[in-house]
Amino acid sequence: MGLTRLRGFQDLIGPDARAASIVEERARAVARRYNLSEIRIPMMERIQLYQHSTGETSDIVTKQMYVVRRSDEGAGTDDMVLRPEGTPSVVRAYIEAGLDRRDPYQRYYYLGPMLRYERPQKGRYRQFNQFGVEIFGRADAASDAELMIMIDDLTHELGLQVRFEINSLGCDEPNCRPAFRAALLEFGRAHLKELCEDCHQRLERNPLRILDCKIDGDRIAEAAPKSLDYLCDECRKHFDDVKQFLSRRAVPFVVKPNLVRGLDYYTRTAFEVVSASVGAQSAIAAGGRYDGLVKELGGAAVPGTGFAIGIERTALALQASESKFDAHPRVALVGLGDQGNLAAMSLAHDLRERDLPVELLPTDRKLKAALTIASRMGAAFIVIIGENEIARGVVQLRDLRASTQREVAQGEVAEAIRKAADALPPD
RNA sequence: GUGAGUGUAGCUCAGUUGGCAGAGCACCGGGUUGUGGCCUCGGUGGUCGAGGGUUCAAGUCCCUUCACUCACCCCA
Repeated sequence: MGLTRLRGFQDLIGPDARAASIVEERARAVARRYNLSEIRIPMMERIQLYQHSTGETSDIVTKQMYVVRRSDEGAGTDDMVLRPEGTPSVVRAYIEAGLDRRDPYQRYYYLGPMLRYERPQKGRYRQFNQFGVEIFGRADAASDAELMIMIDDLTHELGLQVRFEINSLGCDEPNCRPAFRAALLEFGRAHLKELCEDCHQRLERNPLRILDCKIDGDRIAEAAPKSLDYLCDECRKHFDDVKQFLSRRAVPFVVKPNLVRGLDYYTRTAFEVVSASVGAQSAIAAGGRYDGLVKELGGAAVPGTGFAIGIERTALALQASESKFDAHPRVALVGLGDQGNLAAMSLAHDLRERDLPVELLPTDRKLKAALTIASRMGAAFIVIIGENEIARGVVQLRDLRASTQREVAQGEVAEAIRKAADALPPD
């Protein structure tokens, strides 16, 4: 085939699409229970938004952005970017609406596609969907913990086994994060020979990155200073409180001193949610606190905290699990002959008005073919209507699983299906 | 950006020292005039990823290239 999909982009079909939409539906339902309001943000933003928030030295900004340029323009500062993540847009929209000064306490969720240019692998795609939550105007540990408890609720509902990895990066005022940064810089300079090329470049601008050094990241991270050792009293209390909230709700977490996150804006709490069943890209969700971000982007000094869930990764975990999310029993409907077809179309409409999922089967083939299709698509019932039935005002209602069949008056079909469906064993 | 693996029917794959491109599943139809699954008989379906080379002869050997998958990295 000449016209194929772009590398790293995917078509979700059948069970794959279903798994993704189950995750999305459940996430929205949980968001409703947490009284979050939806925010819909643009697909494109100015490139500077990400440079100022995600970070000039982050992988996302340095090599993963899809930069869009109108065909009659040259390169320039007006370049636009297909959004690689949601948080910068939400913060920008929040400031642009004046909410940071007018009504700073806000709670949002968003859902939609993000684009990053990366080498594809299991659970990593160039276009993927994120469900994200951002809370503004809350500096307390409870708001951080509530986010994680929300994710815990969602993963429980989906029947997934996950583990939370948490850390605290400290704050900028008074100075536990800067002190940690300085210590890392000093450590990096002392061990320059053991660091890779990239780290040499990054060390001065963002020392946090040496913890992910390519040469021997684990060993370096082990020997390097830990952010937890530099926390000020308030940050330590904050982190202890977060842990206490999680423990009280029995959220399974472990403290990971090496967890730093790849984005620049995080302060204090940082976390990832890890699943064992989605391959090497095991983080299905991640987030943390970003108390300096609103101000950094030109708004008031408002604290914030949030997370994003990867829809496709979570869907992978869902499909690897035993969880079942079958829809209610579906109904197939087939008419025989011209009069039967006319009657079937009307009857299908009646049933659909009563909220039954109905599929009208092809009428240009034999009844046998209709039965085959009905059982293959997993329909619980098939309704057959032909000349004989029309003459007597009835239909044939066949239970495809039990292989039983009976005549039902045309006006009572919906009722009969509902009753029979209730009697079915759950899937 | 780096590394490894895989490309043959819609899917999963077999294909011997180079010698007529196959199987299972799926799909369509008959056996059954208006009744599915099981059985049975038949049928549709191929640029062997692409291009070049060696050879009487290439799915098979050589070169080039593309795609996919997984992993590193990074992240959701």
